[in-house]
Amino acid sequence: MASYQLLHDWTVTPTEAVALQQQLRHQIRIEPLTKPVETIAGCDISFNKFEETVYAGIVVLELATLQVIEEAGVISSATFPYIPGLLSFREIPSLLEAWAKLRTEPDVVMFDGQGIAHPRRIGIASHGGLFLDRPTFGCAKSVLVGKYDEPAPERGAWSPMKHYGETIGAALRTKNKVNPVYVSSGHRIDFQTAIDLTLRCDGGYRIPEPTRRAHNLVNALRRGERAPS
DNA sequence: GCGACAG
DNA sequence: ATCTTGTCGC
Repeated sequence: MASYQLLHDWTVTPTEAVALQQQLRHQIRIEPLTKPVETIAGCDISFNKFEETVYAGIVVLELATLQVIEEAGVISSATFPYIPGLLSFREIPSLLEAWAKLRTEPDVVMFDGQGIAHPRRIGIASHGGLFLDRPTFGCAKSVLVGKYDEPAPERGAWSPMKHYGETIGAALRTKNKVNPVYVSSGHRIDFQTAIDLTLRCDGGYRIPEPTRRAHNLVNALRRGERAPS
């Protein structure tokens, strides 16, 4: 079973959550990878509108071939609501349950959301990275904070996202003439590597394979088309 | 005070 | 995120 560090309790109020982020942000390290990447994981959650039951899942892929190595899913319940800026408090608890079921430990984890491209520089990918203590980054479908110039229309083109004068991530084109995805470092990884990994996870869709596969997994789980494995 | 606001 | 068919554009 894959392990992680429970740095704090998740049963907090929104105000306490913000205080925790202010405390945890100082532990985030943006640095080059220390080991080559062989496997990369994608994670996501799904749920029925107005219901507290959440379906969380993680899919591990071999980076070189993008073939699925392992999958883990769980049916849990979310207590924290969705509040912009506090997404990690709603999603990470159940994702950790799925993580604990993995027998392989992914080298890097891609999250469906922001890394440091967050008002307090600690989005779900950064927060998750601290718990998992391994390289993580965020690849979001929309912006939380920051501004950027539209990148060129070709796949691979990107432009920096700026917030209060600092570069917090990049608007990256993963496919020709489609809206960009927003990539930012989570923890223990640098900006350029996060972009490179995102492009290497190309399956022909705008959404990179790790996240796309995880999305498919949790939706199948929610529809009862698959078992929590 | 007003508007924005990951999933 | 989720609810949902057809439809505009390359």
